[in-house]
Amino acid sequence: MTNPSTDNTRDRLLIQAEQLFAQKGFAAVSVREITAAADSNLAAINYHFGNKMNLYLSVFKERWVPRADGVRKFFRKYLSEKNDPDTADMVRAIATAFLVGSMTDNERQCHINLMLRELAHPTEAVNIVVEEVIRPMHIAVRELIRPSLPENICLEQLTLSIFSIISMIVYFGFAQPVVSRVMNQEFDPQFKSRVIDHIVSFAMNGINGIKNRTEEETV
Amino acid sequence: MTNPSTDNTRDRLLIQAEQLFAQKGFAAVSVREITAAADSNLAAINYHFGNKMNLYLSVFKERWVPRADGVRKFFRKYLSEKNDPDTADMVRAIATAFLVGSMTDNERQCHINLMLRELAHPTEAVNIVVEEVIRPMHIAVRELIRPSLPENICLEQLTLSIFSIISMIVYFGFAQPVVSRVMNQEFDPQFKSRVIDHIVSFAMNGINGIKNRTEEETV
DNA sequence: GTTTGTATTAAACGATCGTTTGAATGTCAA
DNA sequence: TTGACATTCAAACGATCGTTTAATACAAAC
Repeated sequence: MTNPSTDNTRDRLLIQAEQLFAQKGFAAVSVREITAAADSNLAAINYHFGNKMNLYLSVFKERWVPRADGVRKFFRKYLSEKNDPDTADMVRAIATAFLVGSMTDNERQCHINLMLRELAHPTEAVNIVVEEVIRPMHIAVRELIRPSLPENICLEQLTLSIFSIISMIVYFGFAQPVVSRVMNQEFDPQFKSRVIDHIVSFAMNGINGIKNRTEEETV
Repeated sequence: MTNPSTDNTRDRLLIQAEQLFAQKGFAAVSVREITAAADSNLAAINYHFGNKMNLYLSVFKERWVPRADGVRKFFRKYLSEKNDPDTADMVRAIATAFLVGSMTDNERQCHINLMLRELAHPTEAVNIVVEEVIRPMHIAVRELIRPSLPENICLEQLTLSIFSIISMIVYFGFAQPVVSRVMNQEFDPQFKSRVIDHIVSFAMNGINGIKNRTEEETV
């Protein structure tokens, strides 16, 4: 049996593999490096996962997707605590769920790096990323925001706005070292909170700007 | 002599290395793959660049930075053709320079991938990326936009806004396949033009939103 | 024609890669 | 205690890695 909750070696391999793959990329990490970090034998990966690529895919299936689910749960819980949440509440919920709640800084770095690496050089795992997380999230957010906008709102404009919001959140999560370096400002909790305020404000003004744009204008 | 304009092998190596490093990352590309793509001998990299890592750094120095300079030149030319350009003109200039002008789609993909790989897993090249391109560009854009804003504008808010604009532009350049896939929309020139319109509109509303925020509010 | 220096080539180097093997463990039911 | 099964282990496999070497090709200078 390979019950993940009891099989320590398998779990340790997944955990260490995720860290290393996220930091260095698939090719730059050796089986020996992973098994050493997981305090296991060299042959452990081939025994538990068949081969290195299958371990990589398992990282997405068993670590990446569940963490994305964690972000979604945090988002829903955050929203459920508001009475009649408006669009600003939703944007803040997304940004907070991703940049503060449900993940440590290290986990967030892992999560984003794995995703961006897949987008830059897709493997089989990109289908998991897009179909199991990105697309469902887009649809969910879009349908949450839509009721608060005019009925004849341009769907394309709305979807592009959601992409823009995501882009800001991902960028500020991903490029923290560069932001810190350019702004000469530590990424401490106070600053992070101001960044979230900025994202919410910036995005809200952006979304409000499309309120008056309708389908027929964009043809 | 190693005059780049006459030494064909050296140039071919740089060109092919950039493509491959951008696509797969440093570790995933072998010197045999690069030299084969450049129609040169296996030992050519070590002869012209010393070793593989030095070739990687040379790609940034001799290909990446010059292309970033090309974007800046396009940006300045675009602005110089406007009389008394406003902030919207500037945002459109940046977005157009990066997403349309001065680069082919392939070159843009290369450019962004190399940069994001460095941010995700920095090597010596990250200093080139940040100090020679990102920081100067931030300062230049900030000082161009500032005159059109209130004098007591919060500098942090303005810088965060610039990061947000950059994040949108980079994201739409980087994640084109995902955007296409999720929106079921080809990334043809018409759509690209609508994306730029969206970025300009979204960003302008975002920037205007900070106009009334001043230094003392953020303490 | 000879010399000098640059550029290219084929071949080989030791090191490390992912994977396989077969024996040695540990575990639990019969 | 025995047998069956899951897991771990050390050792080795062939393949590929980045790099080095020494011989060669080729041009311009004398």
